[in-house]
Parts: sequence; C-alpha cells; structure tokens
Amino acid sequence: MNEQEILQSLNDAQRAAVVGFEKPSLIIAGAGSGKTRVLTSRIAYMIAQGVKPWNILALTFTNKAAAEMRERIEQMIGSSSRYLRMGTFHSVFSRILRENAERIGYTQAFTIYEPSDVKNLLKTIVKDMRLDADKYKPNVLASRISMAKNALITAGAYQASTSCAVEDRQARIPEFCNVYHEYCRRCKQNNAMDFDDLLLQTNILLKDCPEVLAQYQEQFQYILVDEYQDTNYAQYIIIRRLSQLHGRVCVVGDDAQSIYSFRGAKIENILSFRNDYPTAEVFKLEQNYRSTRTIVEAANSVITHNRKKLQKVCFSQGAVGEKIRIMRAYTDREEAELVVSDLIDRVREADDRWSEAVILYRTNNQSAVLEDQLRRRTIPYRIYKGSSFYDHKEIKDLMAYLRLVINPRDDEAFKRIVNYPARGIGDTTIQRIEQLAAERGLSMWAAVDRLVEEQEAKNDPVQRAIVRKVTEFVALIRSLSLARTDKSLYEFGLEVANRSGILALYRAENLPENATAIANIEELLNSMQEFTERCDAEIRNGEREPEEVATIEEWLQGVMLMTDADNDDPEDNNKVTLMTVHSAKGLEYKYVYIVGLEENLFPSQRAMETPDGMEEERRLFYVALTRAKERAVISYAEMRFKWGNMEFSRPSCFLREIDSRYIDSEVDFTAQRVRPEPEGEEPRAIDELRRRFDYRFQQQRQQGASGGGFGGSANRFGRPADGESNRAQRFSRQNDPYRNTSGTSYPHPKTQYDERLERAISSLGNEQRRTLRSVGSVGSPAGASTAPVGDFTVGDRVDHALFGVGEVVRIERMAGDMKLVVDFQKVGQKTLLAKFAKLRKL
DNA sequence: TATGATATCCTTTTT
DNA sequence: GGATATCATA
Repeated sequence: MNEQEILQSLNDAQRAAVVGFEKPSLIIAGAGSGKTRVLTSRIAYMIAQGVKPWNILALTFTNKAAAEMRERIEQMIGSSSRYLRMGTFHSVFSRILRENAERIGYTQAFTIYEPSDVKNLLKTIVKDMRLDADKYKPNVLASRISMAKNALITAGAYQASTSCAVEDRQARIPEFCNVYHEYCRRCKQNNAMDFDDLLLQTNILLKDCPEVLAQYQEQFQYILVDEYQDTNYAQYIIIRRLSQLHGRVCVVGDDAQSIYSFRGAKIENILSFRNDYPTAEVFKLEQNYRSTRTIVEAANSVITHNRKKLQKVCFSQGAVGEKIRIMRAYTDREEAELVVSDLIDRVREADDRWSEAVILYRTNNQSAVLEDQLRRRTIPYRIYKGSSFYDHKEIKDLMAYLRLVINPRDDEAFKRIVNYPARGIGDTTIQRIEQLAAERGLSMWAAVDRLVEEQEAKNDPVQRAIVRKVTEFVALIRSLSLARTDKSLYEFGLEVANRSGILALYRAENLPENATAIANIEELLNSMQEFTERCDAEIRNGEREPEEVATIEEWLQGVMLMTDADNDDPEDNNKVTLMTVHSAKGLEYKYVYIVGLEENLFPSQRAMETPDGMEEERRLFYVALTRAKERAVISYAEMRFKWGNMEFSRPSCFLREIDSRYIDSEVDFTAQRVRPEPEGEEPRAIDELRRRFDYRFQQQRQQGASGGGFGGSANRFGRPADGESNRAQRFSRQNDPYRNTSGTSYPHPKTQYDERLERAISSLGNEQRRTLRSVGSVGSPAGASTAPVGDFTVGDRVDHALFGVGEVVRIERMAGDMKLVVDFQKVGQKTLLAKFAKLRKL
C-alpha cells in the first residue's frame, strides 16, 4: 500500500491522527471508533513516508493486541513490518533487560517469577523473620509490593519514607518495609524478577546507565502507546525517559475505559498528557462504528456522571436500534432464567450463531448460576476465565524443572521440585539446605554442595542416605542441563517430562484429571515444537542469523509472559460467551447481557467507598454497555446468594443514570430517585415474594413426580429433584414456619437452594423488617456504607467482653443478622456477627 | 507421606 | 458455598 491507499479508508478525524505523526499526539479514541485501525495506519504511513521500522517502538498491554497490530501492519506494508519493535511493555523491556542484565546486578538467565512464586517467597520470608503470619499475609504483602514498584518506590526509598511507615503502622504491618527489602534482596540473589520488576528495573537501568538510555533514545525515534489510560507510573516514566530528546510520542486511549486502577493504572496519565507534552496535538475519534445510536447515546448519558474526564461526544451514524431492556428478577436464579430465555429467543429468532451473544458480570462467582441455566437449556457456552494455562500444577512443575536448568539460583523452582515427584527428601532436609544457604548467602542449589561436605565430615549413615537422594536430584538436573545443548528444544522438553518422572506420575493411574494433565503437558511440548519451527523458518527466510537456533531461554521468556487469553480462538466455535466486564474490554458482540446491576455488586461495595472508585465503576459499566453492537439487556435480582447466604439487594444506581428515553423497563427508576424512602414498600415486596414462592411449588405439584419440567416455559421455576434433598425435605416439614402460615405443603423434595431461599423469606417476617428497610429501599448511593444499620453505624465505638474497645469499620447486612468488622485497639480487626457478639455501644 | 479434617479467603487481573 | 491451604494423625 502507498500513502494514499493507507489514508483512503479513514474518516477525517482518523486521517488527521495518522498524518500528524511528527508531533507528540494524544489520540482519544472512543469505544468502537477504529482505534486499532488508526494506530496501525499511522505506523504504516510513517514507514511509507520513509521512517525506518526499527526506529519505531509500539507498546501494547497484551500479546494479543500486539500480534493483531503486527498482522494488520504487515498486510498494509509487507514484510518490512518485521523490523518494528512492537510488543507488550513487559516483553519489550524484558528483552532489553536481558541484554543489559549485568549492568544492574542480574545475569542474562534471570527467571521471571509469576505471582505464585512471589507469594511462596513472601511466605518463607515472613516465616524467617518470625512475623505474625495472620497479619503478614502473602496476598496483602504482594499487592503492596506491587503497588510500590509500580509507583517506582524501591525498598530503600520505602524504608526511608515516613508516610509509608505511618500507613504500614495503620495497617498493622509495621515491619512491611523490611519484608519488602528482604524480598528484593532474595529476588536478586535468586536472579529473579517479578512482573513489576520488568518495569521497575527498566527504570533503574535507564536512570543508572546513561549510555544505555542514550542508545535506546537514539533507536526509538517514534514511540506509540496503545491503551494509554491503563499505564501506571512506572510505564509513564519509561515513556518519558525514552522520549525525552525527540518527544515524538503518540498515545492512544480512552479515559472513559480506564478500569485498571486497582492494578496501579493512572488515569491521570492520559488526563494530563498535554501538561507533559505542551506541544501535543489532540485528536478525537468520536464516531462509533460499532453500536446503534441508542447504545452509544445511553452510554454517553451514563459517563456524563463522571467528573474526571476528557471532553468528547461519541456518536453513531448507524440505526437508532432497540432500546436497552432492563429486567428485574426476584432471585439470582430467576435472573439467570430470564437472561438465558431472552438470549435463546433472540438468537433463534434472528437465526444467529450463539457466539453473537455474551453475558457479562462483575464478579466471576456470578457465572455459576448462569452456567447452570445454560446447561439446563443445553445451550453451548464457554467461560472465559482469567486463570491461565500456566496456573495448572503440572505445567508449573514442569516449568520449574526447566527454570532450574537455566537458572540454578532459582530457589523457588528448586523448592518446588526437589522432592517432586517424591524422592524421599523430607521437609527437614529442605529446611537444612535452606538454612545452609541463608548462612552462607548461597542459593539452595549451591548449598547442596555444602550439605555434602558437611555429611562427609560426619559420616552418619542415616544422613548419608538422605544426602545420596539429594545428590541424585542434583545429578538429574545436571544431566538435563547437558541434554539441553545436544537436543532440539522439543526433544529436550520431552526428556525433562520423562526423566523428571512427572509424566510417569500421571500415567500411573488412568483418571480423567490425569488425562487432562498429560494433555496440558503435551500442549506445552507442542508449543516448544512450534517455537522451534518458527525459528527455523525465520532462519531460512534470512530474518534470523543461522547460529541463532531456538533456545530454551528464549522460549521460556515468551512463555512466562503469556496468558491464556493469548491462545484462545473466539471465532472458531459457536458458543455463548460468559466473562467478566473487565475481560470484555476491546471485544464486541451483537447481543450483550449485563447481569447483577445491584448496589454493592455493580458498583462493588469497595468501590462505593470512594468517589474515584465510583467513577471507575461507572467506566466499567460504560465499557460493558459499549460492547453491544445491536442490543443490550441489563438485569438485576432483588435477592442473591452471597457467601452462602441469601442477601437482599437494590437496583444499581447506574440504572438511574441511563437516560430513560433509551430504556425499556417495567420499573421506573427515575420515580425512585424522586422518592428516596418509599414507605411500606418492603412488606409488599415480601408478599410478592411469597406469592411467587407458593406459585412455584404449586407448579411443581402439578408437574407430578417427574419433578423436572425445565426446558419448557411453563415452569420457569422448576428444578429437578436431586438426591440430596431428602434431609432437606424432612427438615422443612418439621421446622417450617412458612408452611404453617400458608398451608402449603411440599409434595416434592426441595433443593438446598429452595430451602435457603425459603428460610430467608421466613426470616423476614417480623423483627428483621427494620433491617430490611435500610437494605431494600432506594437510598443515596454514596451513603450506603455509612447509613445506620440496626444499632450500629460505621464509626461507632464498641466494647466487647473479650476483645475490649474498638471501632466499627465496616458493616455487612445479611438476611437475619449483620456482620460487623470491628477494629479493636488490642487485637486488631475482627469480624463479628452482631447477633452473637454482645457488643456494648460506648 | 498421604489423606481426611478443619481454617480461611472471597472484586476486577492485559503481564 | 466452595475452593484452597494448612494441619493433625496414623
């Protein structure tokens, strides 16, 4: 393609953003506005204008996005696109780090620790430092360390900071700064970096080695950043450093879709880009090519409620389209039924593929009910889960072998596999090695030699047997290390799988889970094979030096930065997709169902506590809405199971924020805003609930003993009896207050779900009504967590017989009781049930 | 050293 | 509720 052809298919705004590549640019790209097209066209256009591809650095957040862009650029300008430096922040900078590892105290073979390695390491540190494991939880520590690193606060800086110390004392982890310090020390000793290090260490490298900085400043004449609203401080500074001299930075993003602040993303980066680059030109891509006008305008009406935003008005020139349907359900189960029914009707009516529909939810645990319902109606579906292929135990184990071969200082890998598969090396032995390593400042691998020496001096026969086992393990790793040099990558991988004994372990028993484990291992080996073939092809095409054959290091590098999301193929199968709103970003579907639009769920309770949290949650809702091409359906339930309890909920405040002219709903949300505390609403809700409940069992009775009747629309509430309900039935017959009041008896066994639902309803009767009112009514959205509940309010000072004096910091309401989180002066935070705790208000 | 029993956690998660 | 981690125990 030549310049003209590249520009041809663009609209005016897009074209302007492509052509102005010499200046720092901020491209604000609304949802569905052709962002990727602009970014790829801009790069293609630059190259067509004579910019050398190797002078261009393009950064994305996912491998998928990088691959997609590379492919599209190649279609436009052919094979010279290969010389672009394009990839995720993490992969691009891990390569740069590897090339310069020695300068910052690592070797080229450094390992990348994944989250589970991080947590394991933290666990041992907490143990070694003899800290209270109840207060120093690996998850908490890991996220704190991650946040610090993302903000470029090194362990040393952290220790020196008084404000950090104050925060840690408040969080009751005053020793955190020392944990952080020790963690960094051990990572370095293990020659390992975590994900956040890839950014932090890059910054350290660029700061401490001016010649390296100069080299890359020279090389990367043009820098482009995708999804700029999701960059964190570390990434922001890297970009600033690299672009310092020439300032040719182009960032693309949508502030309205910034949804990752909990991972350290700073929306401020995009909001204040013009302050950082005063000469920057701003391009706004406001035309939405994805959705109907109704959807675009409804989404706009929601996002105007945010204060922090860049001015833009998205519009669609497509059809007006259908209104957004809002469905109310009584329970989470009914919600699933309604949603799935609607989905089936819609897809069948239009004779569409199932893959045109997606169901989005705020939290993963909401998928269970939906899944259940889809299974009943025998609709094909797939769940898009965050969990990665590399989370599987068998993969981690195999990877640990590979890691240890490459980097013997990787203690986490060593510990994982030294006795796996079991070779009689007990905990005490491992601890002994660890201790030796700590004493001498060695890696565990190196400490094994000391162990051998020690044993030879003592010549204790029991010890000798143990030491023999350990040396056998060492010999195994050594010989695998030799195999690495004289075999192909795939053969090497196979040899590791075999000689480690992992494969044998899974082959020993013919269980279905073993079969999947073996399949996973095979897949891992296949990826080695593919990698080898790709490298060979590149050598043949002259894109790669002949001596640069595929190495395990290179493969491992790629693999460690890969997630499941990279190797899925959404198009290939005809299935309804279920996923969180977060993972839906960047995707589009003809039919979008957004479920669980309830206070404390969407928006989440935690987010409601801060204004920024609310705004982010609103952006999340905006992202959800703008996934829809033709039709968006939103649902909520009035009660739902949470942590095993039935809990009441009220409609999300976001429902009120959608301009009512785009809505088709049985409930008028604007009316509720006018009348914030409707009196007498709750008892009616209960009555209605009871009526429904009666109806349901009458239906079941009519259906007879077959008890099923799902699949048809006649009995939307039916559920086939399951084997477990005998006990439940007996229980309910004897003990059921509800049966006495209504005279209804149950001819068929109930499920646990029914039973709990019923209990929840019966518990509503009298004394809990007051609690219900504060839960079930429509109040001010922000006031939710501070509103008085029963006798307690957040901020109350209370006295407990055992724990002493404390302050109520959080309240959670449950059907029959409330859960209080109290921060006690002496013992810290405790969760108590108000019913039992016998708290005295001070 | 494996296994069953008990404690503990519980938004979201591109790398 | 449920998945996972840790623990006790033989």
